[in-house]
Amino acid sequence: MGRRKIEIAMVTDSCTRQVTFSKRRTGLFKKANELAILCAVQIAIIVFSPGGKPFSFGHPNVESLVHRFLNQEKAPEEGTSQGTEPLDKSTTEDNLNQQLLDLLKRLNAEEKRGELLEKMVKAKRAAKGQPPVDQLGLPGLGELKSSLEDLCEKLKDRMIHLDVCSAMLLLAAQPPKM
Amino acid sequence: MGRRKIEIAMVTDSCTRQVTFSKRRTGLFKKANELAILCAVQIAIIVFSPGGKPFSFGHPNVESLVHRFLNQEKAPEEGTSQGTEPLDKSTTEDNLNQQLLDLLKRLNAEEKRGELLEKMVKAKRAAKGQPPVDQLGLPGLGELKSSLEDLCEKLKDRMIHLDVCSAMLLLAAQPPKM
DNA sequence: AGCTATTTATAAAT
DNA sequence: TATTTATAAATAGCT
Repeated sequence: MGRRKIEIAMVTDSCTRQVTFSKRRTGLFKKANELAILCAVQIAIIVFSPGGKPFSFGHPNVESLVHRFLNQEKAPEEGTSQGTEPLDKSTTEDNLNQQLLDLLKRLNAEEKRGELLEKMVKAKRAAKGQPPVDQLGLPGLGELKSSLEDLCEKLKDRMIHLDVCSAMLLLAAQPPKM
Repeated sequence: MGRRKIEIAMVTDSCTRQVTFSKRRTGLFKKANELAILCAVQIAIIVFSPGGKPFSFGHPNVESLVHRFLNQEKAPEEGTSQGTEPLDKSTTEDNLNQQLLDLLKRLNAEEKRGELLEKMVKAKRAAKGQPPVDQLGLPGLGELKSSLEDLCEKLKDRMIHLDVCSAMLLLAAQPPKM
């Protein structure tokens, strides 16, 4: 959202990191406030900077939400006397599962986009068939080849990453049933 | 950020409000995750929907931050406070949070992959523009062709791999509630 | 759920 | 540190 796109990895320069922290923290709190008003919900955010300095936002306030959060963990909740079995922890689990599903949805969309692009690459290559290649100059070929090798390298890394992730997810999700 | 600018006031239509809540909550959590990584900070968010349904996000997890927050309230003294060790409390929550973070990482990686592929397409197009013909020796052509075929093989394998992974992930995730 | 037209957030630059 | 500007992201209204 700035002059350039940045990687989501710790900003190395401490000065820049401080600026980023300040700006994004403000932005996050603003978003939280909007969410609270737009959807009539209560929300609390707690942030600890690396130096241990605390920042917080609460609508209506942090304390009540924190206590409510800790409370509902120990005892069932809701005035809609309905839930009997769902225990404290399962509620949290549901939250997280909901989040997981949302992310999975997005992930799949992203993967679809990637696959589409991959098909494009393949299609281009296929279309080339026999003659196109020799239309390339040495410089162009070298550049292309380099790109391809780089791509394969990244793909390999991604595959390993995916293997690890899926394994972890399966291990964590299996226990419940099945 | 949408087709139209909206006033920051409670969305009256409950259906629209529900959709807005879901979208913005996801966006907020994503922003929080980015902040945590970019600036190496710890952050926790707690949200209670009007129906009393709790949603939360924590990096590394909500519990430890909440306790740390309550702790430092009693002792406003800070400055070099840095400690805070892992709480053995909710293992399940930690697992799910871990999954959440992993998925966020994957999402990010996917986005990067998409960009990489887009670059590839551009590179190919650019390379095509250079006509310097028959400056290429047969050995060079053969090598390139070989590279291209190898790449396509890898891409094909990877696509199959992605299908399998996403399928497993979907099966592993429990049906949504909310 | 998935898709854009627009509005916002923000990385760099000032 | 605050303001400005060029871009990247988030998301409101639709389908």
